[in-house]
Amino acid sequence: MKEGPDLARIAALIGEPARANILTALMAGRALTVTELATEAGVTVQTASGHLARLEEGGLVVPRRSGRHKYFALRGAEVARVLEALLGLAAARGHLRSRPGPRDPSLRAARVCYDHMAGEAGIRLYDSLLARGFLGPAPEGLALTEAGAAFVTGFGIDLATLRAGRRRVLCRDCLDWSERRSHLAGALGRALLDHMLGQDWLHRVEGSRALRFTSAGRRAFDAAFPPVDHWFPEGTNPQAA
Amino acid sequence: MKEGPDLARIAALIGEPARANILTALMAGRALTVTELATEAGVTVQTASGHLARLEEGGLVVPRRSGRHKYFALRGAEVARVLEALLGLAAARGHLRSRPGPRDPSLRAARVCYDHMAGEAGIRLYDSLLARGFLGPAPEGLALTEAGAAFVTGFGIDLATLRAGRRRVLCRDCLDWSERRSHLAGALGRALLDHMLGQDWLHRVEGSRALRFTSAGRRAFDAAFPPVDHWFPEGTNPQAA
DNA sequence: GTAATGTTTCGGCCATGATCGAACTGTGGA
DNA sequence: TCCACAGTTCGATCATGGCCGAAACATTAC
Repeated sequence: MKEGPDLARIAALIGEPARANILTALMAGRALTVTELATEAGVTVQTASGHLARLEEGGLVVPRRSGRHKYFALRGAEVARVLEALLGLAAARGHLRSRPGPRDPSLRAARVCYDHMAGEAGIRLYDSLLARGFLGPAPEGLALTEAGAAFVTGFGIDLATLRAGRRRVLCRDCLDWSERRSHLAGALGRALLDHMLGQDWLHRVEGSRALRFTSAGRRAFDAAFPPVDHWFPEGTNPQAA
Repeated sequence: MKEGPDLARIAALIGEPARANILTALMAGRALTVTELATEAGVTVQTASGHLARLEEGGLVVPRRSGRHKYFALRGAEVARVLEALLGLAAARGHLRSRPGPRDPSLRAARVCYDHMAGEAGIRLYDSLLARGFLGPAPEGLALTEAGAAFVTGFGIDLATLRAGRRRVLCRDCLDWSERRSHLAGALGRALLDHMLGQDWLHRVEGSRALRFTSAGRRAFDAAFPPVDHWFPEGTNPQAA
């Protein structure tokens, strides 16, 4: 009954699964559209829109209009710090949101994250592209370099279609909490996964997000994306306000 | 849909008004009983008991049985740090839980906090007792010194009854967020307020937590608890795990 | 023993709010 | 101009969970 900051209001704002997913997705530091956040949160666009309105009103996120897209980002480093603290506490208390079977090794090895590859293989791919200078930092976050464009074209990706057809961001890094590392998302991440699936390098495990390599696919993947040692993948600051 | 700590679960635990009140009350660093926490949270004992079970299961509080009382305290400094961060963010975002009329000056001057006095007058009382060595730090938090016992006895408090009759903690400091200072709670805090009410030094304002001094009462109060300058009231660490 | 006090469990009521379908607004491209 | 796409608003549904009364359980005092 005392006066004071309304702890409950701000915590309740975070303490709703869909909103928590949205905020977690925004922890990568980049602005995402309503539709993207809806997918991340696993809800429809209407629902996400409502949640984002609440989050904005609560001062946790800020919108930025760009054409017919509306990008949302975390509002400042203080919000990120609070989320970090909460994530740490949740991890320390053993509260994990591992829905599809806790600690499944195959999920850690390679899995689908929305429409791109995550897990150890996803990180390998990302690191390998970065280390060879195919990906580089850009004002918008992450960009394909000239050498990178040549590489993915040689890999079999139709970059022109990718860039023209969809309005979606080409490259984005996606932070995995299990690995604490980034992997490649965005239109390119999707295209790479699609291509590898089409080449039978790997296939989805039914009823799971896991991906399983074929033996030939594993060899081809290792050749295309050789492992990188001594590389710190977090080149860009994920907490840029 | 990513793996990771369950942000929502831990935040939802905090983001419920009653539970948030409980946690805020525990931010003082001392263990409180179920009944006390129920009063702090403004709910019945059954409800508080249920909330505390959830908080315990979530790893935010730890119980400690002592006879027929069950004391709850925050579980470690990490929890306190998260709450601090949340309180700070809430304050920064202007989320205040001032239910009874925002910024009522009479509430700030003197008000009831459960059963003892809070507000500027409450802080004055507390500081005055501390500065004169009537209250001092103790293993249990706060204790009445020998001089203090003599003082309150002279003031008209029946210390023997207070100590024998009730099992309640005699002295406790209560942290006010509006003032960021401590005031005296516990059995003694209650007894002092009751005594002053009985002496017509002040009376409750109907329908409010505010207390209003009579003119004679104000003079008597000022004489009994002279203001203390240059005194930092937070002598004990409120964050002791 | 009985009484008093503190805490928990059970049951049912009820409000909050999350969710989605459908319809509407606004922007950009052909 | 028409269409496609992004986002918002509205309305209805529905589940979660907070809440308290009553009663059981536990512990201490007398």
